[in-house]
Amino acid sequence: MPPCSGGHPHPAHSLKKQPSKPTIASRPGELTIDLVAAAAGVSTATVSRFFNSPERLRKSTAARVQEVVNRLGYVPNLLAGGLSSSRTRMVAAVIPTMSNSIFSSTIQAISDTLADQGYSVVLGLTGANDQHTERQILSIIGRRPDGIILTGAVPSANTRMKLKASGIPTIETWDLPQDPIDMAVGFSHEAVGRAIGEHILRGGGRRVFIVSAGGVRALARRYGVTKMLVENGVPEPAIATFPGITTFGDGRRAVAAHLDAGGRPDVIVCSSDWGAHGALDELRRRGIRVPADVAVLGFGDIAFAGELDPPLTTVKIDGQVIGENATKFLMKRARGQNVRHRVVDVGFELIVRASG
Amino acid sequence: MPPCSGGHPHPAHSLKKQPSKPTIASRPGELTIDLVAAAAGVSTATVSRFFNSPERLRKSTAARVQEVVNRLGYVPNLLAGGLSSSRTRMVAAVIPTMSNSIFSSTIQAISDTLADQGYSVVLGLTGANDQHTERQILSIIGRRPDGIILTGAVPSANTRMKLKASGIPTIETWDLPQDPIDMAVGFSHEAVGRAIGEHILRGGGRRVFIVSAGGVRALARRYGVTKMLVENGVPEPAIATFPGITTFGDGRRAVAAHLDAGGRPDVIVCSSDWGAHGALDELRRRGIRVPADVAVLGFGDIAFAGELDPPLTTVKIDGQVIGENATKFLMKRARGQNVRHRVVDVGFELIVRASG
DNA sequence: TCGCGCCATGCAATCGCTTACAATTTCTTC
DNA sequence: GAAGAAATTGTAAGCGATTGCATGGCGCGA
Repeated sequence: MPPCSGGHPHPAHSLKKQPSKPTIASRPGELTIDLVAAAAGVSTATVSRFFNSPERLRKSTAARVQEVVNRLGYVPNLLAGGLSSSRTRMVAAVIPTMSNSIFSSTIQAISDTLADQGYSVVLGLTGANDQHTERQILSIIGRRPDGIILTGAVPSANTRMKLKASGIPTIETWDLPQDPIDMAVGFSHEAVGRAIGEHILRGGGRRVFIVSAGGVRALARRYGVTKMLVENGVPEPAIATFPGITTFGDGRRAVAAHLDAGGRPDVIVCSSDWGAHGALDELRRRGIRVPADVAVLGFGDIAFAGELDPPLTTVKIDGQVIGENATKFLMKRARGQNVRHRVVDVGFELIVRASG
Repeated sequence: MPPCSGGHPHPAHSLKKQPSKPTIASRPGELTIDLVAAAAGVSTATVSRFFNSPERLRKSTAARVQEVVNRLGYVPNLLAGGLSSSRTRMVAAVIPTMSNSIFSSTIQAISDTLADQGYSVVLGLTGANDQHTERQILSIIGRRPDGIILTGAVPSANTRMKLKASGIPTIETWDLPQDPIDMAVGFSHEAVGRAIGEHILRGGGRRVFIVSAGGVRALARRYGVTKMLVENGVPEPAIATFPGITTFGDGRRAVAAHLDAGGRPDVIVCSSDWGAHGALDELRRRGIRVPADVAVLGFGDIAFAGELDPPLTTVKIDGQVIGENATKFLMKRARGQNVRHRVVDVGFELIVRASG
């Protein structure tokens, strides 16, 4: 007899044996599918089907399982399920930070859209740091989510490679990368800049002051503005740059410093509504009228942009639509369908209000 | 010879065999620990140890594994790891919503503290809806996180039961529940209200107007204020209530409506700094001086509370400290240590600025 | 009554790790 | 140089689900 090939020596008894020797840690008494199956007098397969394709069960069977599940309070272990089906029903959302993030509406939309279908969102907060980003993304890949949604974070070339290699559907959002990792939903930041530039030209502004964040997207917008202006004979704008997102305080201080230094702008462009809000505040303190003396433009259309005094002219991005599109892509992929347009431009909207 | 005990029949060939019969779906060609082990000429246990307790490996061995891991780009499957070790290295954070959430600093702190240790955060956005909350929490329990952090969401009695039954360490934050599910890190909202009340008494305010959110915590604060005032002979405050969090617009409109209806408050208390910000704005438009004519008080100490005009008097909660404490609890529990004080009061701070 | 096809279930082999225990090595110490 | 302790590494049994395939029961036309 070939030693030990094929049949196993002791056909496993279906009865519970005394705890077999190498018992690995586990929450003792964890309620498993076997217990439920036994209690309901069905096989584990049936219980599994009860949760994943109830329509395949006879009504009476389903009812029996249902009863036991309720009575015992059984909650299937999605880890085990994910491992064996290689569908984890998780999507990862990677963003730089939680605090007053312009991306929160996108994440919210993603979570809302997916919750019905039993999906959860894992968060990856990268900060500005490249190493953090890499580590977070590695950890995320390790969890084998069904999709990864990148917003705001800019992965290094190396990290992009790893993402590609992972084979996990990946969606970049809030931008239109020239060489997408996989799919993308966003808009052109440079186009936003150009639109702002045109608006300034229409208003006849000539002494432009830009309060800009340091990220690549803010820079792209700034570039768009500047190009449009210079190409049309307006002098090169003055610029103040801040690392990270532009806050209320940043806007206020930048304007104060610029004015104190003798600047006499007729248009102030901020890379966030927060900054614009701060700018408005500083101008009011100094008795400078908006928009009579100087126009103020923002970006983002935060909740109360229209309620400021004066209401803020800004650029609105529909973060929710971005999130919805992203999950739509993901769900299609999950169903094995191919996605034709892998890059979607959701555009933007210049909202002209009283501030400029 | 005892059948098959000890020595293995065919020392596993490192070569791929033809796909064995019942092959279940899996990303084809998924790189597994076996492949890495084979390539490095060690056992799977050694590769596993390389990731989980590298100090137990001989340096030369670790280097060999490291090399292979790098060359192949292997990323361990944390699902499988979590399943077998029953430590998922995930914590769930349950909050009502992403948008301008006062809790974001707490979540950020949780994520930051845990990231070094390879933990990830799963998000549960419950909204205000009870059913959503229940579903989200069930889905979270199914993922067997190492801990659940509840902030803001108020689970139903039924859901609390399920959480308790799950045996997963659970921490309620931003409040001090009278009957905690498990552990709690927060502060007393009523005490905050009383402190605000005292501050008003010190300032001699008598015609108080409260702009309040509808949540239980906001109500507790309102109760504290009212109690303190009434007990000291100040007339019962006028109240405007809004569902959800109080926004800039809410604050502005509430004040406008109150003034239009003939209210002549000398103190306005808002249940968020956003609301207070809106109130300030409306007052300025009407030429009402702050604090000369009316004092304005907020809650939360948002980033630019101190930069408003006038700077806002408010109550500061250190959301970061809450998050850090919560994770400290969790890590202790994970290490099997017992936690002595299961409820921690992190207190609050009344920050008196020019607005009142 | 028998044959056939369809449904509803059950069986049991994975999924990719971790870890108790056993088996080797590699020091230490005398 | 040998014995015993300590440090490394290997073996293989799970973890708790999913799902391809096999099976048994039932209805229906001939």
